[in-house]
Amino acid sequence: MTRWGIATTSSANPARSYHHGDLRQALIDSAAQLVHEKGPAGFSLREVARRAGVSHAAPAHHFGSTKGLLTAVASAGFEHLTEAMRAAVVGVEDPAERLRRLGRAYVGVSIRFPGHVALMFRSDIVDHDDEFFAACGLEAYAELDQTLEMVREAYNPDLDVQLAGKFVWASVQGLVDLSADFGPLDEKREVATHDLGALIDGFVVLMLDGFRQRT
Amino acid sequence: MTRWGIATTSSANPARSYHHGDLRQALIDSAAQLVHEKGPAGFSLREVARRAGVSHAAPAHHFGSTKGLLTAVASAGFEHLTEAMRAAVVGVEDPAERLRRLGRAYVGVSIRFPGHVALMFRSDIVDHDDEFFAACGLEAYAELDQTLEMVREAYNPDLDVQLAGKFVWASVQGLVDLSADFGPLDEKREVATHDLGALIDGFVVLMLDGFRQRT
DNA sequence: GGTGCTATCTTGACACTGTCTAGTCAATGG
DNA sequence: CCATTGACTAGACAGTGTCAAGATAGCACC
Repeated sequence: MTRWGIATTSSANPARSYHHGDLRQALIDSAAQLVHEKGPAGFSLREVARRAGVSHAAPAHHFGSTKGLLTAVASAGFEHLTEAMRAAVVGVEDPAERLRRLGRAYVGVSIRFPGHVALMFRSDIVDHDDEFFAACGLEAYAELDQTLEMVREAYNPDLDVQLAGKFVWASVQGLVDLSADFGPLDEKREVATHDLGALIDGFVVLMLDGFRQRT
Repeated sequence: MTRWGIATTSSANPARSYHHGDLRQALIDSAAQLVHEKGPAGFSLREVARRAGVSHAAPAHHFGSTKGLLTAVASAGFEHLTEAMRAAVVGVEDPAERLRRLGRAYVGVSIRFPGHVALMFRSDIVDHDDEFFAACGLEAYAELDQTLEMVREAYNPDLDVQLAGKFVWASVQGLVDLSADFGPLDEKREVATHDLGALIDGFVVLMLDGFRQRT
């Protein structure tokens, strides 16, 4: 699997080795693995410590509380999402195709790492006011914003990019949200995970038609 | 506040009084109140029992586990949502206006009862396979479906109502999801709760343009 | 080289959680 | 009237997050 734990929140010196070597990063990795396996609900600070081979109170020293550690994991999740989105559109010029690929990348990440995506939007257990986390979120959003700017230029100079951005993001996140947990929207499982991509394509067509200038 | 606890899951006789009178309903009410105050995260089975004035193991007898009780609360939430959506469009003929009102109703509920809405889509703590819960979800969705059928007739006979339904629901739920927890999408709080209605209006315009038949 | 000093981590405790088991007690059916 | 069943209580168990106090290692400084 892709390497998750990438970044830290604020402290600068990651390689300094005291007792453990690099406990902070090790904890993030263990936590990410645990979130990946059991989702945010199955997460436990003590279990993370156990996996990292340290005592149960060790994480508190680095992250303050559970929220701190989860925030770090969520930040790494956003970084991965940004990376995936960026890679999906590199070299692609057509705005419509870019939008489609962004959507598919988003859905792809949410399918491969449902635990992380679920975590990222849980404000009750993740500190959304954290500086680094907010920056990571903005970075991902900027990727979409850029493409929407291209849509505006190509399709409709009057397009409200801000509104469109929120609209697209909300649509995709809503789809992920509703289908990831097999919500009441698709009680018959008609929307299986492998159909999500196709669904996204349909969404994009509808969105683009909505964005187009009316003749 | 509106009375939440409305329905039970499967048992038929609600008014039968044994020791307590109607513990099942009392527990749902207490649980709903607790969810309303502290959200799904702050929920505790023991706290609910405490508020209802019974022992900590009493709820298990009626609901099996925490999940069972939360599922009942979530079902009541959906019933309330359905009611709100239905009331919002009664007597309104114009499809566009209906869609707009449905969206505003949805957002209105999510603002007034954020805890419930957050709960309803948490598949980890709510049993989405529960029969009654699924039925409640479908009922709400049917309300949207009906209006979209009207949109199809009025705007575009080729409209894929199924796709459009998922699209609309995902968009609105995504918006609620992203802004209710003040996600990274609006780190500057530019999307305050009172702006959500206006945002929904913008969404609806974009959606309708997407649904329209191209000339 | 020795002496603080601070960051790192451990150990133990506390209050709390959900669930399981056994027991109590009321209400109903025969 | 009595037995059975449903409703609920009381206690225990394993697990949780967080706090307080202690141990230990690395570093700066004299």
